[in-house]
Amino acid sequence: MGQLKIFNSLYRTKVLFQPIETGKVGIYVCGMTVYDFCHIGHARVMVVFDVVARYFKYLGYEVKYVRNITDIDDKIIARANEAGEDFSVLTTRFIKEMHHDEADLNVLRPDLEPLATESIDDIIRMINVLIERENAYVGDNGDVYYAVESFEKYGQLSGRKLDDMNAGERVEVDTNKRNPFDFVLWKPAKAGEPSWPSPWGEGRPGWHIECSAMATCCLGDQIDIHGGGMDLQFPHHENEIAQSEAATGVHYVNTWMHNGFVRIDDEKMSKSLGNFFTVREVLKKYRGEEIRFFVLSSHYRSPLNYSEEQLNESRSALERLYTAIRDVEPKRHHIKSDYIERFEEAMNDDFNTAKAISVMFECANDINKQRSLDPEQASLMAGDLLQMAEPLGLLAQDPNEYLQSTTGSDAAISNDDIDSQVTKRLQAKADKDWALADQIRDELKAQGVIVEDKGKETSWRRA
RNA sequence: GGCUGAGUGGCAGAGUGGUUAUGCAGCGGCCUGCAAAGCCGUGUACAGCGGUUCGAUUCCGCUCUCAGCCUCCA
Repeated sequence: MGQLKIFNSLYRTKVLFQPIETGKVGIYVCGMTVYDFCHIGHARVMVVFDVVARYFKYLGYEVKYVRNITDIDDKIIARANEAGEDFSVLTTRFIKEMHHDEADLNVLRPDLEPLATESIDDIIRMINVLIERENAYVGDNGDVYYAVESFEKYGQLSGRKLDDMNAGERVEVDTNKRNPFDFVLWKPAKAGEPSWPSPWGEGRPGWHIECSAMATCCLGDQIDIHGGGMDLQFPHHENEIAQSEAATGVHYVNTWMHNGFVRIDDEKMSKSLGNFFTVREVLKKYRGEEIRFFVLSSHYRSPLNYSEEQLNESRSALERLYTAIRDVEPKRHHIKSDYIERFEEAMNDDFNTAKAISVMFECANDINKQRSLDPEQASLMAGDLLQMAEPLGLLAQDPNEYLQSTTGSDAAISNDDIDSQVTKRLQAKADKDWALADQIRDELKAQGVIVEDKGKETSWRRA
């Protein structure tokens, strides 16, 4: 086995991965705040870390993959108020929707999905420790704050110093804080807001503390890998380190992984900018696997520019891959082929999925060449192709079913109607009525159906 | 102002101190009733300027441009 290297945001270099416990890996990823549908940026996190977890399994690791759900915060409360419903009704609904989107993207469920609201005891316990150790204090307004100056290494992850940051440039400084970068651990509830009892009165946790508490609770004081979007690097993950390491005295995370953003017109896709596409919307025109391929077609740390043109290319690319294994019986190799070697080499290099996929295409090309020359060889190569696709979560469907599946959730001509047209065309062909045969083919094409003749047989697919 | 990261052929996107990425699109050919799929062939790409080197797209420096973080955001 090659050696897996991962780019560690903490050191800004690729580092050989060393598990805390041999053969095992614990992964914690910051998941969704559930007050709305997932957008493509969320899809990227889900897919990227799904591949990370899958690849570790592929390498033979015992994986414990934890991805939390933030189900209490200001925005959730605001949304619930707008909708006139209890916040938990809202969050339960969007958790369900999130799982729905994940399934469409062939994202495997994490092993654990802890909820902030079910971790209140752990959160309170951790805040207590922080107060005892004088890393936290209660402000005049009743908020409990973390004192960033009490943590020497504050800024290590984001590579910034407290003095260099422009506090108050964009947001007014809260005078209850000792340092403008102090952040809330516990917040008293206003009338009518959801709250939990605590030593500091009825209230709710701040955002950062929940992840520290849940990660520690699920994976222990020290964890192998912690991931999330780049925008979480500061302040969220910086604050997590400060909280956890102050509370446990142990090095919190060995490897920090951050994925790049999805962009639209070279601008970050985000909720605050309002320029986002939900997974739901995109699924109206594209298959889930096409979105997944699109995400994996570039390296996870690079920006990913969203466009229909890109999605169309992903569609063509998947068509090529599925077409290659259509009508070939895949067989598993006993030895590791050159493809697999190169695939693993790419994946071992910081999960270079773009490069890994290029190996898959070379394999597909060879299958196409060998298909008629040496079917046995083609079968073995198809086995290789599927072996490579598995950790990427691609090519999991039956090729013909995939190729004939509708290209989105929008209404389309039914399979039955296509079949009857194809039958009509076969008759026309038998009659050598080429004009009619071509007309039927053109009509089907106008409805997104491509007809392919192979001798006396005719197959079709949707494009 | 501070701190990151990036600039590759028509598009997308890997990578490398000297040799073909890969996909899509294009062009020519084979196959086909015609197509489609597939196969074969086909592209003077590495922001600019200097430097190191026998040789740099790849290393170093500077310049320009873009993006991100410093507020909630995946």
